[in-house]
Amino acid sequence: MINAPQTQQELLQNANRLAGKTLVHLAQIMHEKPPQDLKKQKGWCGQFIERCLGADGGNLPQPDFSTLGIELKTLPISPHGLVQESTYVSVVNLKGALGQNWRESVVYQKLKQVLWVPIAHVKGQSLLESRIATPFFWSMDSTQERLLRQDWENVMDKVSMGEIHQISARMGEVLQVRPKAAHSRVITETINEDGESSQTLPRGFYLRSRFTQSLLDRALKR
DNA sequence: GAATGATCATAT
DNA sequence: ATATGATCATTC
Repeated sequence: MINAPQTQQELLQNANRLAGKTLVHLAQIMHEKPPQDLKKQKGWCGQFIERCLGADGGNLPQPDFSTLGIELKTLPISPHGLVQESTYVSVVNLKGALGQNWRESVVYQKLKQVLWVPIAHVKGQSLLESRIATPFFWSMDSTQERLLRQDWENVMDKVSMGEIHQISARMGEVLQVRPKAAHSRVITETINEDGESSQTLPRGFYLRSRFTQSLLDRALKR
């Protein structure tokens, strides 16, 4: 369960073995002690599942299973199968936006193939009591790609024009942009309307939950 | 309640 | 600071 999978099939088999288990149970199997305050360790669950499945991407801007080109994403759901949160994809490149190509973008590279691991959390219960639901593999179809690409290009057009202040989370049918930083005083370099270097809050691309919901619904039907 | 903007932990 | 993993919490 810890060695990096060599094939997609192997990864899917490993992932399916997680289904039905609670996070505490899994942690026991992995000989890991879960953190005390899961409210603060927001990313623990995702990184824990990465360890369970042998992801090797590290925190580099590339898919978690680099040789397979497959990204791993946990998906918080309610016991009824309702997606509870948006899904972080990658940071927005705020410099040198000009000439960036959709298919070469980190967003496309990471979303091209995703292993979704839904995790059912009962409201009021500890996150550790959450149960891994049935993982599912997704590769974007042409319709989904059109939507994602449109949203991505609209954002990158604004970035390349230096109009970052015009970007808000209200933009985007399926892919939105929101702050991505430790706090609101963090700054990163960008290019303003006059082509000069300036500073702004780092942003990230996020999938709207209604989009990931549609992926989950389709996976359950099949 | 959902959505947007803010934030927390960790590694490099 | 930049990237990963995300969810929190205030606003609407």
